[in-house]
Amino acid sequence: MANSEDEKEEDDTEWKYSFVDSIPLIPAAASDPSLNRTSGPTPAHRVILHFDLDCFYAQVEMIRNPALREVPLGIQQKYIIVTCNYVARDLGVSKLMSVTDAKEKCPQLVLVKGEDLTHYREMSYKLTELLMSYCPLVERLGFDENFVDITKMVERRLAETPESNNFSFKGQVYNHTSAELEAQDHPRLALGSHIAAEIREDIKGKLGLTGCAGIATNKLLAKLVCGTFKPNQQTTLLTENIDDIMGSLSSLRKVPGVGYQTSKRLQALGLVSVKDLQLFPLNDLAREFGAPSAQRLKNLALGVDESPVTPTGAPQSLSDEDSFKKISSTKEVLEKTQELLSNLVERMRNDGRQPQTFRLTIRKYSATNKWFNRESRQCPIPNHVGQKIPSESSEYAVVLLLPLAMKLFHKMVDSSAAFHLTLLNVCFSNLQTKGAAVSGKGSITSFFTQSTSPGKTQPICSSQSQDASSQNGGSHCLDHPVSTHSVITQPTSKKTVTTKRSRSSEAALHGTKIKQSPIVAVEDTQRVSCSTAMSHSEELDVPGTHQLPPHFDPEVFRLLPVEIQKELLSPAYTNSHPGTSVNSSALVDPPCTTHESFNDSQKDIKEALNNLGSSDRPTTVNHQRPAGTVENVMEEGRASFARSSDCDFPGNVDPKVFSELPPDVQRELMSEWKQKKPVLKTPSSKKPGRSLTTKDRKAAGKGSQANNLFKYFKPS
DNA sequence: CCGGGGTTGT
DNA sequence: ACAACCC
Repeated sequence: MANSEDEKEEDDTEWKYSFVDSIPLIPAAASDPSLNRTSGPTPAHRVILHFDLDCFYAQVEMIRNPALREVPLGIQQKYIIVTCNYVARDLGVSKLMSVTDAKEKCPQLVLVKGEDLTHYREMSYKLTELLMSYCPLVERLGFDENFVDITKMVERRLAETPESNNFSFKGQVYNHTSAELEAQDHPRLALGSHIAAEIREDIKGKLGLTGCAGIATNKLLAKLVCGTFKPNQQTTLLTENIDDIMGSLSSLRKVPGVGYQTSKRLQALGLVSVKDLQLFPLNDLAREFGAPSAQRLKNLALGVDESPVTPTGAPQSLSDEDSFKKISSTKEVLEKTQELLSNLVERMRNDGRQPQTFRLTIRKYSATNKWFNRESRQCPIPNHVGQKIPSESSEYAVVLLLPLAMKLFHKMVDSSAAFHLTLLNVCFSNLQTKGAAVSGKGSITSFFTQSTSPGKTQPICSSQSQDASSQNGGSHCLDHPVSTHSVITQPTSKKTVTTKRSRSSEAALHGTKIKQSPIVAVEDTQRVSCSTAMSHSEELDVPGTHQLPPHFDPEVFRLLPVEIQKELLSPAYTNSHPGTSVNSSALVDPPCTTHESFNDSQKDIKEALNNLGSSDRPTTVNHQRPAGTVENVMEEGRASFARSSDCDFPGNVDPKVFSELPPDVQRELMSEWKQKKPVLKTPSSKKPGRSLTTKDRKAAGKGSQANNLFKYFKPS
């Protein structure tokens, strides 16, 4: 009953999808571009560019190693050739080919592992940045495609241009062999083709990359026409040829936006070609897909796409994953998760923002339907954990996140029974920019701001440019690229901090992954009794588990990295408390070695272990309140102060454990919790301000995110 | 078909 | 939390 009539919801926003159906009936009729609704909020005639790099990963590898240019090169991820250079293509190799098939076709094929996306990601953002130097309206699609809305640029050039121009097209024009005459009739697209050519040259000159461009009046068309002349060329689509290009598609599946599922559903309706869909009654379509989707699908078939080029900005999430034949023990899960987390936390630290949400995704083996059985669980990241991620002690954040991950894991897998995983993924989302919008200087120097209180913000680079994309300012739409990007330097290379574990990219490249952080292999001890196992452990002077605090599950303990084990066995834990100060003077994050970072927050280790233990072995923990529940995961560390007033601590903290902590640690914890208290939302409370919808995000936030974006543009 | 990513919509 | 889409 709520609304049988959609459409109404929240309007009063300027552009409306609901108008797309009233766009000029048939593309063919649009030969007069000026007949577009004049009063509409969207420009009558947009000029949209779509850039698509040639065999992107292969190009990056060929830049890194020019010798690869002359050989057939395939980029391998696991058992798949995800892309290959054109030498290889001439020899019969294609995308999505299995390695065995490819080697069969082309025995000389040279393979480079491409599972580590670091270099591709960096190059990808350099490209986006270069495009943004022309115009802020850049939308990424994957790592190697970008849309750019150059309407304003075109209009300005048109106005500046001395009227009698010898218009011509650069590059190809779809379905035209000689483009001379059309240019006068399509001055905007013609100018667009020149701009596209300039940009492609710039891309080649500055980044060494070749690619294709499509020039058209909307994103759909620009993308489609982009691929018509393949390597390193560009194509313009004139409005009178929209029908042609749509009709040329071999199936509905080729229409961007029509995926596997949708094409199957359409097929069930008897629709296989684009023309079928164009002619299919909208009402019938709406019965299957609902009115909005039906209209969208029909428009796509007609080549109509009013969706705006939405500036992408900094990513909404960062994730790291690995797939494998089989993981079937908790220990392997722990190790793999830690490896993934190490990488992800490192990337997160470079980003500078602070994730509020953590998600673990798994894929369980399944003979039938091997693909697409992923499950995920997510939870908020406790504030004190999240704060460590962008800080010097990010390494340590891994340790704190690990128990969280394991909790989520146990929500999906009953580890007391056999299991078989083929994929693990860790993901940070809900990324929050911590405002270093502080006082005087808004410049990069604010990056060096110290955080002076425990719960405080991490430094961030802020610059000024706010609106950038808004209507009128125009100053951001440059006819010629400003090379600001070449001036931008990577802020993260700031101060001292020698990175402990350099992320060896070449190692990853050659497939020899470095174990990031030592999870000790206490391997063969797994099923052996504890004392036996520990007794022959040389460097670890590990006593029997009987010396562990009672809250720790010995089995869990054995799975932990050696550093953590050591910490747990240090006097501060095993003895009564020497009263060491934890982070005591709360001044700044002390520059610390890895080991010191472990030292400085033993409380967290304790908590972490407690959590881990509670999920793995409920019987060994003495939580007053049940600790393994969903709610508990969700509320971790920021949660429900069980009752009112001062003497409470979060429900997930075992009072007993707390009482064992050194007094000053207790004090610090209490003050930390108190600080968080006002910020808390009770689990059941309605948030006063609802969480941001994606539309909200588009409307707002982009400006500040743009500031953040440049972190992805590393100096070469 | 399934690699290592991303986004949006329900 | 998942499903769909994109690369």
